[in-house]
Amino acid sequence: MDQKKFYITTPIYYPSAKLHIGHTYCTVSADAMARYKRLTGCDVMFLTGTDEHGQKIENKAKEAGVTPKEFLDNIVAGPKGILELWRLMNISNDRFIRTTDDYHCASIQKIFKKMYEKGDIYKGSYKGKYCTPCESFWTESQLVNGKCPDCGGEVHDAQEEAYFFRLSKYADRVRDLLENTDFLQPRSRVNEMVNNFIKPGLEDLCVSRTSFSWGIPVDFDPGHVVYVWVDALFNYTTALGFLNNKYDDFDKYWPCDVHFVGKEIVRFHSIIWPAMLMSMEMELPKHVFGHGWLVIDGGKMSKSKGNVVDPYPLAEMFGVDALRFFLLRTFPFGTDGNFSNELLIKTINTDLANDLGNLVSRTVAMVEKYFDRTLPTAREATDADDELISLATGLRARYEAAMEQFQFQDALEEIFKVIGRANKYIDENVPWALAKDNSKKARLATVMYNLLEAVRICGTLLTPFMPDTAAKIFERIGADETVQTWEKANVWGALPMDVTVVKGDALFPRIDEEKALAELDALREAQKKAALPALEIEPLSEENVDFDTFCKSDMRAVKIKDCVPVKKSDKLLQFTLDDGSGTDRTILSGIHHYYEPEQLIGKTAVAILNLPPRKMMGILSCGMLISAVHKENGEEKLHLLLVDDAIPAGAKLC
RNA sequence: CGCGGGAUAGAGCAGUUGGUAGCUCGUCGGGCUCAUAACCCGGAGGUCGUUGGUUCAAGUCCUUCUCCCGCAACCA
Repeated sequence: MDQKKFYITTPIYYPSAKLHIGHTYCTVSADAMARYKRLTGCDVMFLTGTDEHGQKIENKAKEAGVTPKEFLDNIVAGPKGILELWRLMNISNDRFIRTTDDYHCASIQKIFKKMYEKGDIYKGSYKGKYCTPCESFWTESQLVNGKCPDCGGEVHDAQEEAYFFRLSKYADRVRDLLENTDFLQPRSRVNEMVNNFIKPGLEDLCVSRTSFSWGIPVDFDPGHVVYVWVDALFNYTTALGFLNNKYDDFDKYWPCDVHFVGKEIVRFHSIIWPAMLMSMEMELPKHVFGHGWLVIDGGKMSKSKGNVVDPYPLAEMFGVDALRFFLLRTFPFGTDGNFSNELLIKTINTDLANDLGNLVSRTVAMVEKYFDRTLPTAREATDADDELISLATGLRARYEAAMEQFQFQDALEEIFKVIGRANKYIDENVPWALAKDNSKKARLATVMYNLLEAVRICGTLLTPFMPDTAAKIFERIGADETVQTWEKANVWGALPMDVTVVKGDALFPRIDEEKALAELDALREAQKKAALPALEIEPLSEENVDFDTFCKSDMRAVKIKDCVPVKKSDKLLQFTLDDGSGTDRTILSGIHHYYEPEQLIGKTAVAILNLPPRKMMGILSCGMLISAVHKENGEEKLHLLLVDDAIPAGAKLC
């Protein structure tokens, strides 16, 4: 019989910026699934990649002053880039596709032509709002206050020649697919798709553009480039060698078993993608799974909110396996999950340090202490063992049921029930008491062996989630490769009777929550600062002031005779100044954040005196002291203008 | 009435076809000492957002309203 195959994909991410924890979530999920399928003996193809064309990339590259390809190479393959992130996260993808790869481009041109020749792609015109300076088309809904969202300038109606895909032609078949099969999961997404997009009527889809050039050229019509849909979605087939010679396992792996996608692109994968495949008369993927988002305090992550979570520091601080585990253990895969550092740390401490890590630690420690690492072969089983054994041997089936539904949270929950039961089993059987009685050595060996077996089974099933940790666990409990298999994961007694354990460091040291949170905050601040320009000054004024107006400003050197903080104000300082007139002048200035009064008394400053007096906090301020301001790393800096003390009070500045 | 999702113990969440309201963290008390100040047991804490209804029985079905979030042609 042929080996079962399993083909799984993540979306190809759009590399206009560095990836965040949300992308990591999706990719880690797919990785766990791929590893799980390999564990069960499937021949797995796991694909991820990047979607590299389009206007936004073109613009970003221009801003950075490099070519699009250079820009992309940096984000994809450069330091802290996408490839490095996936290596760090221990992602086991078999292939990585970039839509700028030659073989992909060639295939896409053939696909486009084929649909054109079939009549499913036709030439029409695309209407939209056009911003001339940006050379960009926008839809009505993208506009900000009726203006261009990029430059804020005026837009006008315009149209350009474009190719369209007859999406409408496949509406009925797609609707049937959504409503009457389990193609789209979770089921709750079906209503959303049908109500929002199919019921109102599917419009034909614009699949080419002439307004930018960073894309795959339509080979039979110069000036047109293939727009995202055809280019991006077909990556799932070109990466297998569809219509190209780079690879040749399309027949082997297609149709795809499941596309994991974020909920915002469910539409493209559940409506447009099947329609295009129908047009190409190709088999449809078996499932599309739209997972939820990681949100922060109930709101989505976004650059503008400045709450985007970077996976790098988290992985470095807490470990890759801990982060992988947290993402899949904590959130139900289909719905949104509320991400927080506190939750991450709590989960690591509770599940990984206290329950799993400590179980391995105490078990191995006891085998070492009571039997000098190697168990004797004599045994004495009792009823007290039954519950643990049946729970552990039944685990694989429950785990499998959850995994087949992509319910990672449930699968892990089941594993941790066994871990919890094992911890309880230790208490019930009080091995430290058995150890004091030589006649109970056989019973003690049985208890220890049962614990090792429970750990072995859990370790096996944790492999897809935490590959490195599982390997460490196997080493500690003396499990060689032959007992780490899926086949042995529902069998009790796989470890040799005289198994030898190895003691090691804590698998997951407890994290000091307060300290870790403070560290993360500090890091975040540092990153924020680094992102801002080191030095910023206000742009020079474009407007001229006429000479007469300028001359009306009465600027004078003044001596600071006294300076005191204004009560109930954290910003204001009250200055008593000698302006040369013989009468003291009072000026208030909001610079207490930058100066203490004693630093300033006796100095010579500059003030403009003929401003209309103004009351602040009940005190009349007659004039304004002149300061120089700039920004450093986004932080406002201020220096009071101080001049040579040789200048007498009241000297006119001109 | 644009569409969809959500509202359940102090916090974060589960609750399948309506039949005793659960889990994790936190909290309080107890046990144990093999272990990573960990582990085990027990207690307290909820009128399941609001209104009305169907039913022997509603967190679950229907209805009114309120609040939150997302989507509305490319941020997982």
